[in-house]
Amino acid sequence: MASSPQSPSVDDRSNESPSTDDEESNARRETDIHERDAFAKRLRKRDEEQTKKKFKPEPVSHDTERSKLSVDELRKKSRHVYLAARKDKKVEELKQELADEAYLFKDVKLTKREQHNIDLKKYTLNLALEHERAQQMENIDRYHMPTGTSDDTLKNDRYREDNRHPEAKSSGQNSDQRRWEDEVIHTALPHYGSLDKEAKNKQPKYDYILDEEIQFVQQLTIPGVNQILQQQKEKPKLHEHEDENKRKHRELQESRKTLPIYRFREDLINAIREHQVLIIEGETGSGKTTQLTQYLYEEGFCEADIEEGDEDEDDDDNEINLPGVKKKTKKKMMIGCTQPRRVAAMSVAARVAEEMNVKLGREVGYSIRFEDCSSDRTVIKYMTDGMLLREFLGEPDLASYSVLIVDEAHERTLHTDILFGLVKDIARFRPKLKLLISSATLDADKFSQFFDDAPIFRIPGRRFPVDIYYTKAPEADYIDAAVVTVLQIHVTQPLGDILVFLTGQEEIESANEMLLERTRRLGSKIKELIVLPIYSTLPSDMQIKIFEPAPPGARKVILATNIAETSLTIDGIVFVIDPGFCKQKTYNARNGMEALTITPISKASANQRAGRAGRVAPGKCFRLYTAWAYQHELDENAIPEIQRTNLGNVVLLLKSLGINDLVNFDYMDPPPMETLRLAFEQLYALGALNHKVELTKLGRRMAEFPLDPMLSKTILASETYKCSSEILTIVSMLSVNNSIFFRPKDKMLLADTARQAFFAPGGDHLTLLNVYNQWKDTNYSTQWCFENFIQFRSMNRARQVRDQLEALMERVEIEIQSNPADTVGIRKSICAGFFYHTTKFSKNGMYKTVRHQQTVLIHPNSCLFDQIPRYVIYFELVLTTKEYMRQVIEIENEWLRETAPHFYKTKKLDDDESVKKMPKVLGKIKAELERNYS
DNA sequence: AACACAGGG
Repeated sequence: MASSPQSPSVDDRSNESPSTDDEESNARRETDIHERDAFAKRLRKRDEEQTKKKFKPEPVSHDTERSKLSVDELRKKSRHVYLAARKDKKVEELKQELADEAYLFKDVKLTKREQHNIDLKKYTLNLALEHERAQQMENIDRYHMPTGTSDDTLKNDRYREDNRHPEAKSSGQNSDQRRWEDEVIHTALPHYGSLDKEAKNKQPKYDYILDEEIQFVQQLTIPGVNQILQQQKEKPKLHEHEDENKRKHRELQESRKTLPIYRFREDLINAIREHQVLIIEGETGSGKTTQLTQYLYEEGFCEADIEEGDEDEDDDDNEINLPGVKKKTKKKMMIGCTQPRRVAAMSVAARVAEEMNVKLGREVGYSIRFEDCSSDRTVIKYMTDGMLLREFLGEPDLASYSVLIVDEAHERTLHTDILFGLVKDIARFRPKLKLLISSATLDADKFSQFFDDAPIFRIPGRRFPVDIYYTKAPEADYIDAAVVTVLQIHVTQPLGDILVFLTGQEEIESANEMLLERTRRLGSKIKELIVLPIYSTLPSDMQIKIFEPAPPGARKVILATNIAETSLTIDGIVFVIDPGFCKQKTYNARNGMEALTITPISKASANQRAGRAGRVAPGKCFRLYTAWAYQHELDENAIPEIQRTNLGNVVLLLKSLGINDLVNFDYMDPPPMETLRLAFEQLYALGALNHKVELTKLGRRMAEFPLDPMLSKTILASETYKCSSEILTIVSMLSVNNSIFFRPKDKMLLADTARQAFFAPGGDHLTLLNVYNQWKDTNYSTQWCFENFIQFRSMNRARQVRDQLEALMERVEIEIQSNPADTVGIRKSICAGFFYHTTKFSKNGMYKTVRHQQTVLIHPNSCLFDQIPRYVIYFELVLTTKEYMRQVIEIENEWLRETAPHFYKTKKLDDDESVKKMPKVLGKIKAELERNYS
């Protein structure tokens, strides 16, 4: 390995990124050899200069060169003057606005949204002021972009340090991980740009190309770990006389031994034997997800424990299985491992089955919605967290499991959070059950505390080091800043793909356009830059393009939403650009409204994003915010989902598990009181709970469906109106969240016309039914979807959901009946489920919800947008630019009394008093909630 | 006239 900057011919980066242009790098090396002496001379001179500068910094040297270019300079200067003036004006405006608002609303209680707007303004103002302050500080160092060459990396001490044998530092592993988090800013290593001849030559050239540039400063590095182990994998061994299968299996077994977790196997097993609950803190790449289950299986954790069940003991040799008589004697117990995502559960199970040399679905299986790939002989079962949650319904003590592993616990999905409380509870009366909570770093202590101070077992991961760069000053427009940074990287850094995290489709599209525009302007002065978007609703054929390697000499830049943070990994990423924002769903339980807001990410998220740069080679992460902002403005972790979502379904599920006291349920982080209260209120209104807040028979039937209670109720009500087939279709279409219609930017009008062709009188639910039925008539054709601007993927999913729901109808004993012409019956069924979502057109020309008197509008995409029915029922309420009802149908006033007589008492819905008061019992719930939450 | 992070059953 190269150990000093004087051996430039050993370029470790080029070994690791196979996509680099070989010819070019060879040529570069030759030139290097010829000019090395000259280069070294220049280098020494430069170093001396920089040592001086360190103490008395001056503006970046190329500023002086630039002054020769009078035209460019003038243009640039005038632009700066303009921008500065504009910024000053905007800042002044903002200040004024905030002052006005503070005065006007000082005694008024603001809504969440209003408060949010004000907070946003304050935040923006703060950014602007901070920017100003930073610019006024003339005496601070200014830094170039890092060059990112091997020389650069090697001159750093920490690089060598992190290549120490993992064992030598395994004890200090965790403190290492923590330390970089807590690193103080002034300990950071100042980073003085180019030490590389090539980059040095290029730097001034690109100054003319790029008319703007962002100053970054390197603050710290996430250390790489376990790279020596990785290299072991490549050691060749000679094994002759081996057939293909045997060789493959042996190689698999050998590669298992190279995983970081392997050397901890014995300790780990001992710890598990010793403790019932164990927190496992391991980073991605440690091998925990695939290996833990196998270790446990190999160590006999699947053997049924005879002490636990006494009926197992007799009749061991009686092998005759009588029908209806359960024979448990030799049945092994399972090791269950939950994942937050379906693809993960499937792919991990497939990998483990391969490693164990068994057929997937036999000894190793998986279980996800729509697909149970497991059998009687399954001993290792991967599943989604939601799936295990539903398994509680059939087996409340999970008696068939001897070990439960909750993986990716740090993601804190709604289902994982509920599982925590449930598994903690069953562990108390099943002392033999082993519980493993597996999480990434940083929050293991919190998990340990929750599980009665369970011990934490730490396993290092496997990652290349990632250098972190922060902007010196805050960037107000992060999209523009991201685009500039992409170009900066493209012209100054060696090849290696770039990943940019943006918040949504719209941002991705505009960034895409900006990049195309600017690269076109630069023309042949720069290498080819391939821009690829990725987000979940992007059609699949466009999604897979991100996995195609860039052609030689070109660079890929991937513009991604959060989908690239956890859900999919892209190889070849060396640079990550992180503006520090994401869209997050929020739920307002006061009026049941949802909103997607752009919020700053958490530190955990930022580090996850940075880690994406170090998968295949040492990487760099450019954060478009200051180190100060990282330290002081980002939360440690994101708000867990349980605190920002509707809990109707979860409350119903827990109720049907016999958990009556949801207030004192053992939450790791409790949901807001209002959310629980609304869930109770709605379940009561639907008839799922009685006056004693007990589950009713209706409620029990509703819990059979993996749906929001209102949708379940709609299905059950369809029995009365003999239209269950149509309702199943509508419910399925509603549960693929408004991604049915495809609306490409360049064909918006065409797409809108296509969508309007499906409009049905009565409302959007009937429009959705129309779409599905037409698609079904074409025998579920892809071509038809394409021609009608319908997303095939979403339709397919709706079909899957429909099939599942149809199968569940048997369990609630409802016949599938079709009555397509009776749109009144269909709408009455929906009314029976969604009467709580009634709105009435009021005198002021707006709609008002009958329950909360909230003013709302029909969404412009609705087929009822230009009509004014007196009463409409909405599927959901979203806050975007205004408060909108999405998916609405027109109803008659009388239907409310017919379908929900317990909720609406008077014939006419003329004033809000006609809505029955909630019974006292709900008042009690509220009181209890308030007491418990105080 | 709008504006759909991700994921799960």
